[in-house]
Amino acid sequence: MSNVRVRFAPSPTGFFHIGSARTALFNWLYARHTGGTFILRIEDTDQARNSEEFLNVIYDSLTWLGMTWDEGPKVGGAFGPYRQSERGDIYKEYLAKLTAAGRTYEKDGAIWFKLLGERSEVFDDHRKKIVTKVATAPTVIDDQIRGHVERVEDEDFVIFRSDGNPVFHFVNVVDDIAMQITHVIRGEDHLSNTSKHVELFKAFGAPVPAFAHIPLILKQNGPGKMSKRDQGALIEEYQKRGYLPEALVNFLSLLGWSPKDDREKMLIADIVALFDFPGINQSNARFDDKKLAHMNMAYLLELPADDFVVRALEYFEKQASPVTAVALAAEPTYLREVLLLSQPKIKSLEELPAYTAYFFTEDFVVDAKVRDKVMGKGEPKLRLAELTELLTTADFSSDTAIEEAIKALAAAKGLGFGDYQSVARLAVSGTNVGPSLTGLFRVLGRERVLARFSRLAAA
RNA sequence: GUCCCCAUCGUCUAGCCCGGUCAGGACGUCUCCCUUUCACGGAGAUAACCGGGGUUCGAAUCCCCGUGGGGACGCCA
Repeated sequence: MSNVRVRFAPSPTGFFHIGSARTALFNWLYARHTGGTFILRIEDTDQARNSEEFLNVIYDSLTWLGMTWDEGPKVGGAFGPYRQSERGDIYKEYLAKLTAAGRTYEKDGAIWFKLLGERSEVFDDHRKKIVTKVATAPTVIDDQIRGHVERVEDEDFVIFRSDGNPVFHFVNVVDDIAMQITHVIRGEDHLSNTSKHVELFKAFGAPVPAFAHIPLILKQNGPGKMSKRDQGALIEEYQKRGYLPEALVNFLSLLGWSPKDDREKMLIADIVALFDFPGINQSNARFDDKKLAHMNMAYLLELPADDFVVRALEYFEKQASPVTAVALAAEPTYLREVLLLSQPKIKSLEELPAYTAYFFTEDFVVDAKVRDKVMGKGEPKLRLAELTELLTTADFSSDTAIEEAIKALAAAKGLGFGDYQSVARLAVSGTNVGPSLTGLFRVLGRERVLARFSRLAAA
């Protein structure tokens, strides 16, 4: 195990979104790549905005995405507690150090961090008030991704609110010191905060960790970074929609990072092996749900049969809709056959309930447009009659057996397979799309097929 | 407004650090092929170095200025 220690430090004040997941992922990847330690720390100092429910969303999402933490809530560790709401004594202790060093003062009931330098009053016309500026030298940030960045930190700032609670900048730095964090990997939106943090590290006489400010994820439509309210922003949404976590992780890893060759679909082990700071971009990335959907499909198609069935079943159970309930009530081996027949055809598990509905009920929807089109062309009823006669005795044991039989029939009549397909498909499924016709027959079974044939013939 | 970061196809990106390739891949879109519908797959097409200066024999690549995009300016995190 290396001495690299990174942390993901979310605050449970909202749902867990794509940007947070990506930050967590880059931290996790770096920890796994270096053989370091991945720490989960909950920044819940703003009691008004926190909730237990949001906390569970964080745990569930991280677990679902496969990002296990080595230290943190639930698993413990030598540097706990890992929830800031439980670290009050530590913060008081660190505050005493700063005060002893003469770096704090009280104003308006709050405790401020005092910068070193000459003071002067200036009117800030953006904020419309007089502020005290401190003549300081620029703070230097050596960023692993941005390089050398300088920013002037020239105003004292609050570290303890008048209600007695410490603020983000303070607890963030104190915990990074106390938890011996070596690399701070976070969104670029924190780059401007970093000068505050560096000044605090220096005031504590603590070593400054390496910083890596990663590019932001921008919303796909409209300006600005992606936020909780944006379409497709929430991790739990993908979980609900049956996306494969490994596909989402793979997609996310490519947002702002590249293995530098043309690989895109990669095993997580390969991503871990290749991931490092030089591969991280400096520019923001726009979220693209089409590419994510494509990635998801690629993973879905490659899933071994047993895995696919398990995931599909999980999805059906989670949906708990009338359609999925009926499917789940079906005979297990039949259900399995239906799912496997559909696997190569669908792009997402979301499509599955609608795609397979007619397997589980005789009362399936018939697409009127398709019906009119199919029944209005050629002699569909005659074809259906011929097929009925054939299938009454045909061998249903395999797709190829059925296929051979239909092809022989078609050949005898001087027709093609296609002449039988559209009407047969309409009869058994009410639509013009679906799995292979022969697979459909085999799984549905002779009785159902013939019953559905006669229903259409009588209509 | 001030400060900070960034800038290659519509999107994600490779190339940039260490100047010299028809600027490569993927998603999307379109065409064709495969085919038993719909997909998958295969072949192809489409499409980019933000602008202007400079350095240089030569700039996507180095420098400067513009412009554009993003972020931060809370007793939120």
